[in-house]
Amino acid sequence: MRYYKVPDETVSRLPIYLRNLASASEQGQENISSKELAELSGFNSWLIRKDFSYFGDFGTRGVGYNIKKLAKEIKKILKIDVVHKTVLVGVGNLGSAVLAYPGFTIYGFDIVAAFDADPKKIGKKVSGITIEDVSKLGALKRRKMNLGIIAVPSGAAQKTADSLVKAGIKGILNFSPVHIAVPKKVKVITIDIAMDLARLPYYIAAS
Amino acid sequence: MRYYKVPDETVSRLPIYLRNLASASEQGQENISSKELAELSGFNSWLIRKDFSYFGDFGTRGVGYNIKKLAKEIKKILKIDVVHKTVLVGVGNLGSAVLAYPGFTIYGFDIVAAFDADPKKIGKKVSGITIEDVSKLGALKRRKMNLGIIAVPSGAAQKTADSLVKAGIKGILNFSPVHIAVPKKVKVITIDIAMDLARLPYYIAAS
DNA sequence: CTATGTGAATTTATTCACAGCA
DNA sequence: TGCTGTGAATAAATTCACATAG
Repeated sequence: MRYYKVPDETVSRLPIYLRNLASASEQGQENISSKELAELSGFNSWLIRKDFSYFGDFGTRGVGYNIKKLAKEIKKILKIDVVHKTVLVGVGNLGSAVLAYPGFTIYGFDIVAAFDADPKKIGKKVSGITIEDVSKLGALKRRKMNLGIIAVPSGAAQKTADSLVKAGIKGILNFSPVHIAVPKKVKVITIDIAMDLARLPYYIAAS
Repeated sequence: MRYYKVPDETVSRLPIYLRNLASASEQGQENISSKELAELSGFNSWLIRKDFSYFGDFGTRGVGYNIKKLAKEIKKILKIDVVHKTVLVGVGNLGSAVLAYPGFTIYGFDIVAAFDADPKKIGKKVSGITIEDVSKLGALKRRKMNLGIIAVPSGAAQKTADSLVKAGIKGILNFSPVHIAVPKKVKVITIDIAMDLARLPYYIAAS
């Protein structure tokens, strides 16, 4: 199956599998079947097997998948088998939560710099990172980072993205609830933490 | 077209449109074409028109959509035309950011209660909400809430969800990076704020 | 006998192209 | 003429069913 285009949906499930493998591994498990992984992840087993089949034959028939090997493969596929130095812009409530969130480490991200526009915050430390002046974002180019996280107010999001792109950032995780335009070679993923709540009532049966 | 099943993908785009309409409205705009909305949202115009067409004829040919009317319709479709009283469990970094986040109001959510397990936090106020003892979650039933937000450590997520379900909550926004099992009539949406970053390197061209 | 891997069938979602209304 | 609304065509993703390997 290796010669097909990989569905975007498959790519977006890989990090979930990775997380589930990590937790199974912590329990001392060595191998895992697609059925067990289905229970952990909430997807069904044939979808999981198909997802992996796009990249190669990682499993052993009759046994399942070796957790360590599978995790390694997924990391390689996602290109997170190396640590990515990441920069955060905007150290408000959400930005601070991002800095404190342990989940980024699992995926091989190291938030090594944080910027903010508020003079009162500059120089202060949050979760071990010293906050720098956002106007000096340009100097970032020398520090060889390629990923950025935007957690600034909506009105400043596009401007921040422009600065990050100019500083050589290739991928942006955007927590500001606006669509930001970037050159085609840069990839943006936008998340609005409130937006997902907005579709819950739709799915809740009339009561 | 009103008699077709509405795609889940359409439902997940509606909150985005709603946000874009709000910002266009703030600029004093009265009408908006699918093309303009496409620019704001990042989706293309025919997809937008098709999305709306599942629910009715909201636009005027040659003119576009009346922003106020369209926003009202979307809110009705999403069942967020009434305010939903929402409860937050877990007032750590992420939970505090949720309480402070202005975005929930736009979608008609009012976070009216917050619970935590830490005795040091109980009784304190965060963003105007007094934190209550998580062990008293059971008493929630009388307060007529139907949505819950979980921002507790992964290990406590399932237990928290169980308590919320028992307290009569019908929809859960889960920020803990684990799949939680609930009765079929309850809808859960899980978000891991780090997970989305994990697929960025995949999409970034080798450099 | 168990659990993977995958073509084929099916379902779901997007894009196209254009008819039709203001 | 401008922009919506929508069937039909296309593309994408999921599910099925089963051959195949350990």
